This record gives sequence, C-alpha cells and structure tokens, in this order.
Amino acid sequence: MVQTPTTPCALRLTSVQLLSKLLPIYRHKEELILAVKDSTFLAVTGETGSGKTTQLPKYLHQAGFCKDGKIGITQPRRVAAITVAQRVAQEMQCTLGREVGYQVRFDDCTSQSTVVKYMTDGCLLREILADPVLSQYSVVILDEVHERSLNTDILLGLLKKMFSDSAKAIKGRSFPLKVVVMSATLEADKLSAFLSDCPVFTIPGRTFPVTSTFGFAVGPKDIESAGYLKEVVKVALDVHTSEMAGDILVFLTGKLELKRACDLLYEKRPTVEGLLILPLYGSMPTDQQRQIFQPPPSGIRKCVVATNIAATSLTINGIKYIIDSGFVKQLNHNSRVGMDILEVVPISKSESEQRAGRAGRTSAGKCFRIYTKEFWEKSMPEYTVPEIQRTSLTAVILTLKCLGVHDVIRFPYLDCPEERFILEALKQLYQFDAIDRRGRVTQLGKLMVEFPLHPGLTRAVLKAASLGCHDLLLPLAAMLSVENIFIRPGHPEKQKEADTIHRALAAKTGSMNDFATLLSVFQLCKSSDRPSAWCKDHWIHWRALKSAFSVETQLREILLRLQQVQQDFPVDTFDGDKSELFRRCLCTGYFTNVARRSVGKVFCTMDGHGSMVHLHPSSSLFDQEGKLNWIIFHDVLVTSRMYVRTACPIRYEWVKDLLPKLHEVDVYELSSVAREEVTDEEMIQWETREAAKRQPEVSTEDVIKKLEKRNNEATVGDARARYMQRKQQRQPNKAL
DNA sequence: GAGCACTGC
Repeated sequence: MVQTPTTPCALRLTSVQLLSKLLPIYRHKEELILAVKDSTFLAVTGETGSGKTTQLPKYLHQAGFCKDGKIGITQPRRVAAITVAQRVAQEMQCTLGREVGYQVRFDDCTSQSTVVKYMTDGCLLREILADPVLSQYSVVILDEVHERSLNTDILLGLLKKMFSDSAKAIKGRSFPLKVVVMSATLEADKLSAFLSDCPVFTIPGRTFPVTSTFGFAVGPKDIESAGYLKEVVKVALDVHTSEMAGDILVFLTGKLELKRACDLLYEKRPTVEGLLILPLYGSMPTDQQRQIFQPPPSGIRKCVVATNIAATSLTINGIKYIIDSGFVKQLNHNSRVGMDILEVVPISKSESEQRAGRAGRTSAGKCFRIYTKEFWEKSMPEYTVPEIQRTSLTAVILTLKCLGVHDVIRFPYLDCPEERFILEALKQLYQFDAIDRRGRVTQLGKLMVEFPLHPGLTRAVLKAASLGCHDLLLPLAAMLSVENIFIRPGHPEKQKEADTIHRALAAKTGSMNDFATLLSVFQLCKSSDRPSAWCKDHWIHWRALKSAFSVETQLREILLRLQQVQQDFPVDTFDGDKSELFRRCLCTGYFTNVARRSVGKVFCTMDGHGSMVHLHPSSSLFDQEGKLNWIIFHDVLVTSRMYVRTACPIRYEWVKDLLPKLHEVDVYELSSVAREEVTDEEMIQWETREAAKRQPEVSTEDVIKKLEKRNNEATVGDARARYMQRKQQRQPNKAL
C-alpha cells in the first residue's frame, strides 16, 4: 500500500471512499461476499449506477479472496477497463499497477503484486490460450455480459465447460475458482439457467425515470424511408423551443447522415437561438471532441448528433433528451455470399431502452422516438442478435480448436450460431491449412492462433516469414488491421487535392497494387523526419498510422517469439522479382478472395458464389480494368454496386494450385469434423468419394466453370435494392 | 466515378 502523504490527497481519497458507501451495492456487501463463497457460479444484476463494477472486486479483495490468486474482471472495452481500474486504485488507496492494475492491448499496467486486475475480454481469452485452467485466478468476473460481445460469449462457454468436463480441467488447480457474471437485469435468468441454475443476486440501480414517446416518421411499411431525417431535425427543434433546460442527444446511423442532419439544423439556426450543434462519431479527430464533453455556456443548449458510439462507449453528462432514429449501421456476416456486409437495420427494443436510458443519468429525462408504435411492435426485435450469431467465426473457431474444443457445434454457447456459420469457418480454416481434414489443428494453425489478425492475413504473413520477406507483409498486415488511413475531405476542392496526392502515392510504387501502396505509405511515413507532418501533407490519418506502427511492432514480436520457440518453423524458397514475391504471399492468404474479369469492368468472384463485383473508384486499379484478368481483394463494400477495395492483379498460375481447395471440400462433409474428431472409417469413405470426384488433370476452363457457379446474389441484391430506394427517397430531385 | 457503424487481440 502506498502512503498518502499530503493532506489534499488524503482528503480526496477519503471523500471517494465515503462516496462509495453511498452506492446502492454497499448495503449488500456481506450478503454478496457470502454468495460468492457459497457457490461456484453467481449472476449479479444491477443497472447502471449500482456500483457493481467498482465495488464487488474491492469487497472480495477485503474478504480475502486474493489469498491464493488474483481477481480478474473483464470489460468489453479498453477505456472502461482503464478508467475503472484507476477509480478502484484510488478507492483502495494504492498506486495503479500495484495491487490494482489493468491490462489491455499495448498497455499492461500490472505487476507481481497485482491482485485485482481489470482487463478486456480479449486479453483474458489470450490468457486462457496460454493457461487453460486460469491457475493464477481465484475469481473471474465477467462484466457487461448483456452486451454479448463475441469474446465475452466465448469466455462464458469456456468457463462453463471448465466445470462440466467432469472436473478434468479443474483438477489442474490447487485452489477453487469462482465465476461471477454481471449483467443488466434483462438477461439474468437466462444466464442463471446457462450456469447450472446458479443464484441471481439483484442490486437496485440508481437512475432516474425516462418517459418515452413514439412519433410518426417511420412505420413498418416504410422501413427504409429516409424522410425520417427531416423528422429528427423537427423534433430536435421542438425540444429546443418547448422543453426545459437540458442537453439533447440524437442517435443516427453514420457520418454522412450526421453531417446532413447538422446542416439541416444549421439552416434553421437564424430562427432558433442558443442551440450548439455538435456531431460525434468514432473516427472523429480528438481535438474536435472537447466541446462535446464540456458543459455548454450558460443559456446555450447542447445538441449532440451521434452514431451508436454514444450508446455504450462514451458518456456525455447533462443529457436530458434523447431523439432516437430507431436504426443502426451494423456489420453482418452473410453466409450465402460468404461476405461481411455493412447495412442499416432497425435496432432492437432492448437497444432502444438502452438509448433512452442515456437521458436518465443525472435527472429524469425524456426520449422521443421518431418511429411509430406499430414499427416498435412489428419491425423491432426484442433483443439484439448477439455478435456470435452475425459475425464471421473463422478466428473464433480456430481459438476453440486450439483450446482442445473439437466439437465446435456442441460447445456450450449461450446462443448457438447457425451451423452453416460454423461450417463455413471450418471450411476457411481448412483452406488456410489451419486444420486438417479430420478437423485437427495443424502445426500451422497453432502458429496462426497467436496472431491478432484474420486467419487469411496471418496465413500470408507466415508464408512471407517462411520466404524471409516478412518485412513486406508485417507492415501491410498492420495497415489492413487499423481504420482507413486515407483522408477524403468533404469540400470538393480539398477532395480533389487529396485524391491527387493519394494517386501520386499509388503511382510511386510503380505498379497497380493497392496493397503495395499501403506498404509504401507505411515505409515512407516511418522513415520521414517528421511523420505527423508527412501525414498532414499527404492527407493521411496520423492517428491511424501511429496505431499501425504499434500493431506492426506487436506482430513482429509475436513472429520472432514463434521463430525462436518453434524448431521446425516452415522455410520455403522462391526466385522471382519482389513484386511477384509480395503478391504470391498475398495469394496464399487471399485466394478465397479471388475474382476474374468477365465482361467490361465486371469481375466474377471465384469462391464458388460467383458474385459480380466492381473495382471501387478509390482503387489504383480503377479504370485499368481492361488490362486486368485475375485479381485478389481485401474487402467488399455494398452500396450502389458491389465494390471490392484494396486489390491487386495476380496471375492465374499463382492461384491455380490453390483454387481446387475452394471446392474440394463439401461443407457438409465438414459437419462431422465440426462435431467431433472423425473416425478412420468415415475418413476412408470420405477419401474414396473425394478421389472419385477428382479429375486426373483439371483444365483452366474446368476450374473456372466450376467456380463461376451462379448466382447466389439474392441477399446482396436485396441490400442494393434497399439502398437505391433510400437514395431516391433522399434525393427526390435527382431521381427525376 | 466514390455512403466505413462499433468493439477487441
């Protein structure tokens, strides 16, 4: 413990401690400690403001739970892990990083003496990979379980399994492990049922009532109607002119929409005095955010127009009024086209309650929903579909396999993902050589799981490492895993300027290759004397590039460690020029994202879905389509068309040997692999069938015909149709 | 010829 030498500091600490006794949880301290002692699993529910996140670990520490091991508390977000740890360290009068610490990616603030450790759920998952029984912990607390983040859901299943596998895992421990899951009230019973009907401890919250009203702008029949933006603006102005003092928070779906709404509000400004309009979105420069968190000047009302970032990640004080559009932009995995699609969808009822709740943090509030009661009843689901059911599972399934979970279908999921999502993930892992035909993790798969990247990208990195050219792939992998680095300003003049500079950067590499451009930007900036100024001059996000630098360092460290530990680290040889070497490495990881030009500027994906795609105009390959035949690409964007971005040309010969892998495995064959390890008998049957299917010599045209299997585009087509409809509704003049 | 929500390792 650290002494508190100065009086002001001591006073402050005392007041923090006094305040903690006023929290609703304080009255239940002894009962809570007993409840944790009495059972293996405990579910604790309590709304915002109950104090469960800060106080429970402190109570357990005081009750002696740290005698044998640590108390670990997970959070879905980095900032939460850090700020809560700071707060608790202050209350326990110790230096952050000593008894109380935190660990998030790139920031480990713990030491030998740390016994109360806050961390992100992803960090604990990494720890389990290294130590499957969590032998250092006496208590594990999963917080914010109701948010259903992918990592928290996996942790939940793993912890349940740890105790149900006839205590095999637990035998490896010298003292018992206690598991506490904390959640908002709604999910408590479900959690209890999942964890062998464990006790539920309820702590009252401390929030103020929020009254919600419905509007007229969006009904179930015009689900995609965008006239709602006008309604949002109208409601905001009504609130400003007729409601009492208090700030407004508006929930919209995306950056452009925020901008449009702010413009509409500004237009009304001459008639509406004293409204401070502030947009808020994730990638916004931090210097522009300051005003948002400061109280407005007296007599001025703040109106924050935000994306979903204001739903959980950021808290703004003084919000009394919520205006809820009822929509969110969400990345969903579509297994029919085998791709991730970013789309606007109605929020769930629980999500809308959460949004409303943002108005009741400091006093009673009001929530104005711009959609009808009918929309609420007919078009909004009860709960948000958990991430695990709408995301690509490739990386997660590899993690489970590496943890010895062979039966990935019957793994105890709180909510099971659809079987075809799991099968698709297995198929991809097989294609990347991470698992074999029996579903066992390969040597390569064990290396791959160590990298915090998509398995395909990791595959390319490892290929490069085996060829001794990881200096080409590590920076690229880092650049592809951070947010978009190219700034494209709104002003037409500036936009032109930025585009010209970006095009010049691409031309510098001497080849049409968006991956090479990214690598070049990384290298040029890194070797620059004043990197931040270099970024400014080239319209590049300095913040994003800085994080690419740290990611690259981390990836390099992981690779180095694996090469030292692993005696038989793969080694290959290659002679050819650097550009070919680079692209060949990419092919090993991106051969599932390969397309061949069909007619004009249209490309056809070769992954068996046969989707028609176009090059995005931001690509350096754009307008060069005539010169291209085969390309690989990093991602897909569905707007007015299906666009592929970040692409490069390849030669058919480079993927020829890999392409058969795309269709040699029948996904249904893998279902047995998914359930358990395959028996020898099944294996022989399978091999026989496979051999029968295989042609002795497959011609180019045969492979292409097989891959151009048309055309499963229906869902993407739907998304596009909806988009076009919205576009017309928003720009009625242009439609004529 | 251009519609990137939000997390996390």
